[in-house]
Amino acid sequence: MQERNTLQKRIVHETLVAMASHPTADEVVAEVQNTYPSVSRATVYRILNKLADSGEALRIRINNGADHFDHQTFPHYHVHCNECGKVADVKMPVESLVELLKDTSGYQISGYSLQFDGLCPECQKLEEERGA
Amino acid sequence: MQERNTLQKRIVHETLVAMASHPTADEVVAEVQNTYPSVSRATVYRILNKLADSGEALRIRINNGADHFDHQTFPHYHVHCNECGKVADVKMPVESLVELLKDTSGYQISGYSLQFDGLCPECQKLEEERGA
DNA sequence: CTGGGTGCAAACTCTTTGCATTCGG
DNA sequence: CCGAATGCAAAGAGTTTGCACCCAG
Repeated sequence: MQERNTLQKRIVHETLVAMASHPTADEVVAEVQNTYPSVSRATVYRILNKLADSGEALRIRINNGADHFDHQTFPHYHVHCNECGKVADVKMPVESLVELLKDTSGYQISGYSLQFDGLCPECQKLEEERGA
Repeated sequence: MQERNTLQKRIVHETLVAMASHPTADEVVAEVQNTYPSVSRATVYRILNKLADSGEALRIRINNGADHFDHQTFPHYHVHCNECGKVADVKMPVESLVELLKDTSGYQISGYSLQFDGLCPECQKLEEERGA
């Protein structure tokens, strides 16, 4: 029952932290295998899941696609561009809403996720140029 | 390019509306096939996707599981019980946050989804009894 | 008539799992 | 040593897609 400290765990966690973006599991796999080709896809998935479960990383579910992971664990949210698929961070005060929900619903809230969809400034620009 | 009005579309939409809960696509398929066994899974998926795209229904993504659909399109959010998997509605003022995001990020926001995870009152009770 | 919609089954994507092997403590 | 963790490959869940047929307009 004792958790072990393996090379793979260190690699996956460090890779996730090093990737500034919000990579999918597969992107983490690719990045890890750049340097350590022997690390298997299954292991990366297992480790990412463990990180998400233990709260050391966030799992971000985007419509129509694979889950993304974020090594930043402080409360924040995400904007997803429908055009380029990019995921960006947003910092906003949602805590008060969580408190409100706890008070009014009787639910015991353990987590929440807030995601926005839209067009990032870059894709808006491209869209305009195409239209013009 | 003219959209047609087929029996299947009416059935799927009516079934979704009739199901008070927040069914998964598969649950809609099952319900539809109760009455119309000839309607195929692919058709239900196609129609649900079209409804979600056109804004006539909401797609709710729950961690580790299938997408759920909600025929209610007015702005509201969802609580998901980690224990029993139930999805319930929440009404809360998030619009102000969307405005804030539009103003500060330059994103063109077309939608957003806010989901909470936790334990519903019923499952909390069960948990207590088990512990006692 | 005509092409959008459907049914079927196969394909696809993402993720998990069984099992033998490896290796951290 | 011993069992947690890994690698591999195969399975699994959920969803999409190619194609021939069908039917709404």
